[in-house]
Amino acid sequence: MMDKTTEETCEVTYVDRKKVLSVERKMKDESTVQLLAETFRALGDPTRVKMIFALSQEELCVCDIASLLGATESAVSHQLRVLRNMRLVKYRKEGKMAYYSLDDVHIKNLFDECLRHVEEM
Amino acid sequence: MMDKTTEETCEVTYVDRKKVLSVERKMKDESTVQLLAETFRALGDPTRVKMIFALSQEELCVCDIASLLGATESAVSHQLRVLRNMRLVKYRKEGKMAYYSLDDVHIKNLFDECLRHVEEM
DNA sequence: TAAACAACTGAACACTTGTTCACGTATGAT
DNA sequence: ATCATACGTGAACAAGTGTTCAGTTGTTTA
Repeated sequence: MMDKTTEETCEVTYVDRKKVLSVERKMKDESTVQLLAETFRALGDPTRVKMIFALSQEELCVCDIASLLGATESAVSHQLRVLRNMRLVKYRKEGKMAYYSLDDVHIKNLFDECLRHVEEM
Repeated sequence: MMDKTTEETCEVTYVDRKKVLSVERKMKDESTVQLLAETFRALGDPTRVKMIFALSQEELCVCDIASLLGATESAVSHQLRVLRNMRLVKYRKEGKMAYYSLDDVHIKNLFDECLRHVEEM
């Protein structure tokens, strides 16, 4: 009966218009939502999860991470870029080595909170 | 020179064998890593981020979420299943309605922590 | 200088993911 | 019983993702 694909649909289908409008007002803007999603997605890969955990324990160079995970340095480098892009890790250069660590305390906090959630499953 | 794709490679490429072994001992097991990655990936989509935020404010039914996001109820239903599978949301049935909310306090905590990280960028 | 090494990168491939569409189920109203 | 509603699901397609391969940059050592 109604086209639900257009933007301004569903006034009829509101069950609780007041609640919806209240949430709509507080909703984060599109760019924040996008950044949140990208950040979570950056964490959403087993290899990168292991990297984050490893870096929450020790500062490590690329080849240490590679040997730890049994991955190629190329693969590790690609993955680190994803984490770097979302400011999840930072690094310092020392000669030809690059030492990586977690970017800030939020990262460890949110990782640990997720770990707690998962370990309750 | 060396095949770096096999499992037991890289002893030669260790820069700090002690650090690597120390991290290796503490490393979470494969299933935990997998669950962590899946959980983060479930959060790694703009539509689902909006859902999580909305549900952190109010308990909502499927059609309210759909009208809030301007999405079809089918799409919302699919996405809610992803969140349900990772126990990020729970729901209660009341007649033909399904009221969704966040599963536990960890979800809100980890979401807020990520929000803080993103808002510092 | 040349060679070895740590790290990074672009392109290409297989694989995964999100959305849509059509349909199914179950509840409530007439 | 019939119809509308709220929600859930399977299949299929376009779009996105991770890995590998080959090659580059920049640093250290011989």
